Amino acid sequence: MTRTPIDEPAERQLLRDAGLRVTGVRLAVLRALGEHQHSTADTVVRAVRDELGTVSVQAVYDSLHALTDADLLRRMEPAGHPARYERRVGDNHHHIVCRACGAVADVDCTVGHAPCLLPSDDHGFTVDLAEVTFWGLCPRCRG
Amino acid sequence: MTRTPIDEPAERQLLRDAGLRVTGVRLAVLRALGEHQHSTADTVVRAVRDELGTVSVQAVYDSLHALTDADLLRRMEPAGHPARYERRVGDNHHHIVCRACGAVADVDCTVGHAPCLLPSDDHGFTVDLAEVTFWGLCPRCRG
DNA sequence: CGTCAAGACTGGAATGATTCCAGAGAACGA
DNA sequence: TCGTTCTCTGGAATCATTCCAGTCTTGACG
Repeated sequence: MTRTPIDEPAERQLLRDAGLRVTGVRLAVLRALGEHQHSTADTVVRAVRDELGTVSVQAVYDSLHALTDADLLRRMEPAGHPARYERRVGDNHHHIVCRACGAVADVDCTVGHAPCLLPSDDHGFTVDLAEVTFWGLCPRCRG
Repeated sequence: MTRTPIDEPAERQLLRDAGLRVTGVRLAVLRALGEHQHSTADTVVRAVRDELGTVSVQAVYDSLHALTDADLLRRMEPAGHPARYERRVGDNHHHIVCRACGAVADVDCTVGHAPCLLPSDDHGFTVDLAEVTFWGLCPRCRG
């Protein structure tokens, strides 16, 4: 069930523009997350191996970090769950997490732009981001 | 530097009212978190041992879970950091986390009551809580 | 005030996600 | 094409947390 690696000019360009080297693992990671938003590192590893064959876990973690640092990916980490990655970046949208199955869905920013909220008392902190996580049950688990 | 265990009628009552047995570890955990809000399990273990002598890590985790389940404690877990516990419960306040040192401070609910925000599109989820985490730099680390 | 069953605690091993490390391999500017 | 720099490999290590089986406590009841 190995897919043929497809040349993705758009994604190659994305990497180059970010000043990153173009490698098979990075392209495969981008593609995997394009197909399944909010995947865990583990899921990405499986998808990348499905496409490229043998790839070390570390290579995938390295790519996830490089891409996240370059703002090509966003990392989110719901309490009690492994980190998840997504390609929707630059808009500080938020997330709903299912308490039962851990499913994650996107939610547009509730109020204005990022940081879309300001703390009532910032205790002297310099705030640069407001992260909102909604918790509940997804349609499936509610049944 | 072992402190003498002090009888804390208020905290004994708290446990009893919650239907929990009163044990030394639980009282010590409550006291530790009364003195240092937003402590990690590890910090609580040290504080409890400082008060009671030998106590297993597991006993502290068990207590933290029991107290959290009974709503005597609240657990929060900033991405990339171990979980932290606090005694301020029942008001769904929020938190500011320092990106540099991990320090946490409380922030009152920005808008109305808990859940203080409603998602613009809930994707069919039943939302029961909105958790807001502000990220930035604390006064100390900004310097 | 003693009994005893449910619940809590001990200590050691296991788990899961992630990171560290040293060496081999690949990307790309010159 | 070459060499430098960055990336990938594979295996071990780390950290927070949980699992497990056996022992000890708490507190309801007699």
